[in-house]
Amino acid sequence: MEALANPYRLKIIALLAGRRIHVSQLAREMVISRPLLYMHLKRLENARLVTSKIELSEDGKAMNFYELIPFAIVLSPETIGEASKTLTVQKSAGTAPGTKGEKGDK
Amino acid sequence: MEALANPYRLKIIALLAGRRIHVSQLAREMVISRPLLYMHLKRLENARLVTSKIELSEDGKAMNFYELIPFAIVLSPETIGEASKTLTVQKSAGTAPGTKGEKGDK
DNA sequence: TACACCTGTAATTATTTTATTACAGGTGTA
DNA sequence: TACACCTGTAATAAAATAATTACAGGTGTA
Repeated sequence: MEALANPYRLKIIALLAGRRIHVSQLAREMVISRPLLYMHLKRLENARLVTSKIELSEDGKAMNFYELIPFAIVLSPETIGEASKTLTVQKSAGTAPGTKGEKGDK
Repeated sequence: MEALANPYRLKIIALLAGRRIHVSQLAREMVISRPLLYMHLKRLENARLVTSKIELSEDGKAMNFYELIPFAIVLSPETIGEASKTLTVQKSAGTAPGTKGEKGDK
């Protein structure tokens, strides 16, 4: 979900639709730096939305090609209701101040 | 899109599914503080996923009830491709260092 | 009046996310 | 060897988000 919460990442998916592109080429098409692209690609990989595979070009150069993992997600109050059962708010525990122990609040 | 990129906000939608709840009650059910809840609600409102309406309870207390605006969004490479045409990366302009003018990079 | 509810918001701090800079190392060709 | 490509990552800076604290003000009831 958070994986799709960024315009660059949406654009990566758009550019990857139907074809495979290697990192440097993708960086050029997006007009962003490679380190930044790597960061976004990592997020997409973690979310299982893309995969990569290193291949050797005709000359001996290693190229890392990315491609989409097909997906179709429907977002509606119902599907979110289902999904939210799974979700957790990481971090430690902690009570919720300002919610129960208040005597009139001030 | 970013509006749904947070577990609390997903939970708000889950809790709001089918019923209307006022702010304080919602804060209790979610076990978070009201200020935090307000922040998340504001984001959901900006994304047009929820609306609020202030009503007076039987005794004269003002209650701000929130409810869902029905929605159903399909996320797939195709729909994202469409959507990404619209999107922009705010901020100023700026070139993309490390992408074109490099002479061998180091 | 005190208390238990309700409404909000401004200011600050903490945390996460995004983005840049600076590296390090590989292959092939002129 | 220099150059033009390719691969990556560690460290840092900048910006956006999330969360807390501290207020301010309202109604109704004991």
